[in-house]
Amino acid sequence: MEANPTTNHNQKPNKKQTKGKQKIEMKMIRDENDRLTTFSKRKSGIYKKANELVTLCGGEVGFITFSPSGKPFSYGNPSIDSVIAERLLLDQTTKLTMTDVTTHPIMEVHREMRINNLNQKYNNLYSHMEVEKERQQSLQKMPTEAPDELWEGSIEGLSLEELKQRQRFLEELHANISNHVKERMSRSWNIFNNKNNNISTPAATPRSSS
Amino acid sequence: MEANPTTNHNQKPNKKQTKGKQKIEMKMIRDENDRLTTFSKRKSGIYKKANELVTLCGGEVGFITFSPSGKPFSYGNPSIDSVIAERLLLDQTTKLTMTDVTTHPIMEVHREMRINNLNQKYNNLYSHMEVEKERQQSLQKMPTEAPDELWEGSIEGLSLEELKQRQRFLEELHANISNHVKERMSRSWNIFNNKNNNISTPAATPRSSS
DNA sequence: TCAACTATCTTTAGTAC
DNA sequence: AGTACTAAAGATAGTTG
Repeated sequence: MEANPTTNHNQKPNKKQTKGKQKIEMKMIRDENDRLTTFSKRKSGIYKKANELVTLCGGEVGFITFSPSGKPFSYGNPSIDSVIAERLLLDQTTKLTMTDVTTHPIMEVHREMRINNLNQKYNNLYSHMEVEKERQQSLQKMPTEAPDELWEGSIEGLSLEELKQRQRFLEELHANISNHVKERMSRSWNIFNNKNNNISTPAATPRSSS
Repeated sequence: MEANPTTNHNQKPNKKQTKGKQKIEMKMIRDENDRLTTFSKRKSGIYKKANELVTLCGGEVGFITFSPSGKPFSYGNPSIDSVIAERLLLDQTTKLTMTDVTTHPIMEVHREMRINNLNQKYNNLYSHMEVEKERQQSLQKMPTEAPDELWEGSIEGLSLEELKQRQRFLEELHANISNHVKERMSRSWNIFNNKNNNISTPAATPRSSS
């Protein structure tokens, strides 16, 4: 329709109705109410994006989050349990009747996860936190020399090539931190394969809970 | 700022360099290459959003996805394991009739994590990465100009040596994290094997320690 | 293969109901 | 707590190194 608001011949063309989206500092939102609202909005946004990812690209996604107040939410496609069931509910997955899906790549991953999960099942509750503590300590061991200033580099005397290299490194580090689990899982998978590659069969059942 | 393209009195005002972002149908992307690219880009986008969610609102997030080709990726904050472990713990604690969840060790760890705010560190890292990017851009775009104005505050007194030192530290940190991951894996595997070697698996150690 | 660019699309902060 | 709106901020499709 030509009811274009800008065509409104009354003046007042620039009395903006709202401020629109404003930039916000990337830090904890103080106001509790605001924080909860933002959490809700952004959580929905992530759900949507996760869903789009699967729709566009296939694969599977699982997303879990605990709200600031500690409430758990999760989103999964095809379902949260399909994606993380192995890690959460080992017993249930072993009951699953596997037909020929075992040859599907994704099942290989799941098999690997199951193996990895076994130890988690036994290990998680009382050992896991120690490891996390250690991990923290290694992060804390971050130079007595103010970790937060660490990244304020200088370009003085650095060539463009060096800068690029450095950036690549930063991104690599970033990826490594973010995906450390992936790394661990891949390793498990390799070990698993090494232990079993003398067996020519595709190992239909992982005999996990024997 | 008179370099406004629309003000360019010569014609040729609209030779657009790119089409910009185009709308796409929300359905499986046929082209394999395209699909993989999109997956990668969007996965990164979700990581970023997940991280922002935690930073802004607190709480915790875990995100797992399997690429169209079946590769696993995950992002977690504070860590994917913490998020999942906590959920697992919730189940367990219910079953175990834990009197007070908040006194459970793992909760203390989580509390500690929040205090240490690893998350904030991550963000610092991330935003500094962006800063590096911008620096490069300013270098590339105006090599003869004085790009240092913006950053002069932190440039003062930093030598190339110090920079290299920082980088070494980063590499160390990176190695540290990797080690912890490996260590944890080995440990888990040992436990796993110990629990099962009386059943079927004789080859206990996965060549972890040497 | 992967990074960079940019025009355009999408999300969302702030606001009001 | 939930919906709706606007406009600025942010993400990204298509393209080029």
